Amino acid sequence: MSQQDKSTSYKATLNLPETEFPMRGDLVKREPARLEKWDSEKLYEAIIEKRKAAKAPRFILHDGPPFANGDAHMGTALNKTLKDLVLKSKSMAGFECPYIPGWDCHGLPIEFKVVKESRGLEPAEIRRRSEAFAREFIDIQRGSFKRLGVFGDWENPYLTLNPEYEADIIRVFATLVDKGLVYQSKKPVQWSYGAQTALAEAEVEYKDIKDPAIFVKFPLVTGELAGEYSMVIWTTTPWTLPANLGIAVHPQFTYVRGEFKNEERDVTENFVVVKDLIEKFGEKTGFVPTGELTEFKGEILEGAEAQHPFLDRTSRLILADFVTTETGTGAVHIAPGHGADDYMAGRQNDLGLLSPVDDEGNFTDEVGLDFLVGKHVLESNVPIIKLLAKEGYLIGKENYMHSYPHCWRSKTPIIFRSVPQFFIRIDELRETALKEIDEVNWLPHWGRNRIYGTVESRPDWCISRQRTWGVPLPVFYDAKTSEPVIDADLARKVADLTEEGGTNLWFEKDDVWWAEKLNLPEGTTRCKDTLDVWIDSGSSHVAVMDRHPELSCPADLYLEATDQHRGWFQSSLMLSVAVRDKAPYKAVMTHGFVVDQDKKKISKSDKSGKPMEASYFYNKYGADILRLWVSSVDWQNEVPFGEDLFKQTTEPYRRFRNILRILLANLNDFDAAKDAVSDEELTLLDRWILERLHVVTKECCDAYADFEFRKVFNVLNQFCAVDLSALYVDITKDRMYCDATDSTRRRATQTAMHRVFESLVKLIAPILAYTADEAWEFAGHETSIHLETFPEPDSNFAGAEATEKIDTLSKLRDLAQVSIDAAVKSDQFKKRERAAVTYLLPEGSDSQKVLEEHPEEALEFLMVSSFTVEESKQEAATVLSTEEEECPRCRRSLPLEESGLCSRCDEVVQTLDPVEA
RNA sequence: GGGUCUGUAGCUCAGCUGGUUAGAGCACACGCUUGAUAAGCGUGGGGUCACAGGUUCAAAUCCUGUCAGACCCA
Repeated sequence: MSQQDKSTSYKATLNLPETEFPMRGDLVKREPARLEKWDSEKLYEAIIEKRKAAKAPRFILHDGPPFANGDAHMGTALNKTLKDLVLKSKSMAGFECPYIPGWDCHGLPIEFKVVKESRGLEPAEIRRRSEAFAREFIDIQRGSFKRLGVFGDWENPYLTLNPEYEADIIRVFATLVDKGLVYQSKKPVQWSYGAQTALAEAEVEYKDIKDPAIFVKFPLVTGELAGEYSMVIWTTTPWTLPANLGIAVHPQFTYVRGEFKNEERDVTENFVVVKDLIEKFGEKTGFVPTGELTEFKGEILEGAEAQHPFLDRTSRLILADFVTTETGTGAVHIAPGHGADDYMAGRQNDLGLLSPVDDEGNFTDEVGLDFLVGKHVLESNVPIIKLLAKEGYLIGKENYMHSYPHCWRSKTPIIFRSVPQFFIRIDELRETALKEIDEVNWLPHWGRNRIYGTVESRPDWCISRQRTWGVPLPVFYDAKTSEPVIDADLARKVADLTEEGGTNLWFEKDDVWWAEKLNLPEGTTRCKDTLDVWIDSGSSHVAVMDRHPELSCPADLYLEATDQHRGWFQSSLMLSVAVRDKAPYKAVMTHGFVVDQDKKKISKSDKSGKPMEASYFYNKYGADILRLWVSSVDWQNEVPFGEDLFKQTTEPYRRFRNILRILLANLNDFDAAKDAVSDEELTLLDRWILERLHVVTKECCDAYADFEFRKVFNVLNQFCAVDLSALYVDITKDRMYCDATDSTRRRATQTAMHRVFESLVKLIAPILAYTADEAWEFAGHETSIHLETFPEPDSNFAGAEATEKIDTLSKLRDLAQVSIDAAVKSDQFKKRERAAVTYLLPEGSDSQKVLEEHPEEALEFLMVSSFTVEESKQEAATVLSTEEEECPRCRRSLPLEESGLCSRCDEVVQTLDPVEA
């Protein structure tokens, strides 16, 4: 009989690991089946019920609604998975965690797509199609989120298009009105005179066109330089000059004043111009300095008045940071009614606002020049330039090529024109909002500064949109005066009327119907605007948290991407402060955006073909891989993503799966109730792994509590890779396979392994939602792992006595390893089990002590044939090939008995049934 | 241009309040293992801790600036 044959014949006498738990996850196939099981068992409801029965404290994570537009991409998946990691871990930490997912359904992107498909639709039809569009994507996204293993009340999500939700939005608006926070004012919008509508950014196309750019003189009439110098402005829209109310300069730029002469025209003037542009100014206007120029900072000009070139009023000098030295003169013409920057600057400096233009783009009476009234603004450039030239205010003129916004529909150039808009007064809310910000726990902590800064500086909130797919702005216009009727009671009546049928009523019924319903005078008209969608989602604390029986306000946590500091976190805060004088959340956590592998942002237009849909990844790798990926990345910053990076998580997944598998396989014949040994009977190695488990359990529970999933991942990965796979499981193979089935030593290890398995599978369950549940089932449990709670760290193993000894043994193992490798390289023997080690150790060292006190465990741990200890000053190890034969049963090279087996194997075999042997 | 952040091996991450030769896993290379086998074990190469100054006996760690990237704003 050859060595090989002998060995094979003893195989039947071994306790080899055995399990049905498959080595390969086959997640793509298996996960959907488990999902169906969860669904049919109503697992989410069961978990909630179980926690309720245990009188568990509640933890409310309020879902920020994703936009119901497009499939779930990796960014959405990251967000939803993080929420689920929070909820699953909180649930296992013993909290009741209701999760009511929601969707944001209104808004321009949907309306835009619907309108693009077929133009010229009635508002009611646009809304019907928009709703259908939103619902289609809600279903798609819901499928994705469920597939990712996210638990929640998926059958009853909140939708901002639900009639009750819409009615609550209107009621929130009514509350704002009650508090006197809503007012109407004018604000410039991008206006298409061709389509006679305001346009959103997405409806604007940019085209290169040529415009007349002119330099215009504004003589200073007050301030230090009054009567002597003139400001010179530059503009590409001469038609906005009638609305000029100010001139902006940069406070920090250096300006010069002095005499300039145009040789050709033989004209001399005293100008103020920014220093950096003197040369260009000369090239374009012919005006060059004649002598010394005096320099000064822009800030000293503040408050001076300049004469308007053709109207009987002055224009005030203001300071603004948006002034640049790229083109022009460093002095910017400000027409608050005709531009966004101008508007802001005008408001900050109380310049007032003029917008003497009607829907068709023609000047109104307000323009102040008779010959322009009724004339189209774009046909007014030339007459205005002529007027300026005639009066001597035109300093220069050029043709200027630039890219200018056009209406995507009518293809006409856009004009900035002020139309009445509705606003919320932020000043009334600001103080409370800022105070509340400091009551909230911001994670990471710098989130506090971000939102504080935006709330501190934000202007009044423009809440009206000239759109169709949204909640109507419940305001009427007086029959006689056409003044807006902003009335809380009327708004509440609108809410009541739409509570059941939804706000389509607003668009389907006419003014007469509404006037009758609300007892308004004949001729009253209703506002055609819709509310800003941030009002929609910002009202969720009322429409969802106050309404839903499972929820209450404030929430324990809001968890969204960082862009929401200016978005949902803020809109929710402002509306909550308005409604209840309190923040709607106790804590706010943010994550970064998913970026590509080079940390560049992923643009939607970039069709590099790299897949970004969550479905691509869970359909190719499985949801658990995606979940594991989420747990492994530093999501508080940008999250780099690419398929190669994603694939990397496959490896740790396999390790987790294999560790669960080998533990299951080794526990195959173990019944904890019958076979478990007492703590006293555990061997050093078993005590060590339980001490490690104690540390790991504590670290994981703490990390979960702090939402540090990455730490959980690292701790568990390390535990599995190093402590379990490389050491514990590897070293205990011998006793597990070769010791008598019921030996104390083997049962001791199974006792430890059983505890390790139960704890490990629970600790990983929030992350590997499917795999942990699968392993749990294979361990013989009838109900889902997700009903369980985290393990308590076992205080009997809180110490580190075993750990210290095993650490010493590990160092000895490493010490011998070098020599063993050298011996293997030089062909002295082929595997470490053939090594006879001689340790040279200082008398009384920890190393020497541990080898002396635990000779058998040390030999087992070192996985060598034998070791001896000699005294020496420095620690060292030498290695020879052992003299011993290999035991054909356990393949260790130990002294053999007459039977040809080592003593342990000899004993085991003799106790076996001869037939078996 | 402004605000808030980030920058450690090819990749994903550890490195606590400044203190010995900066650590894991993946990937790569080479061995062992056919009794965890589409698995397991071991060994090895690889980092001027973005860059440049400064504080200090001592800095990846604190300060300043530069560069690059992200979000928000302009």
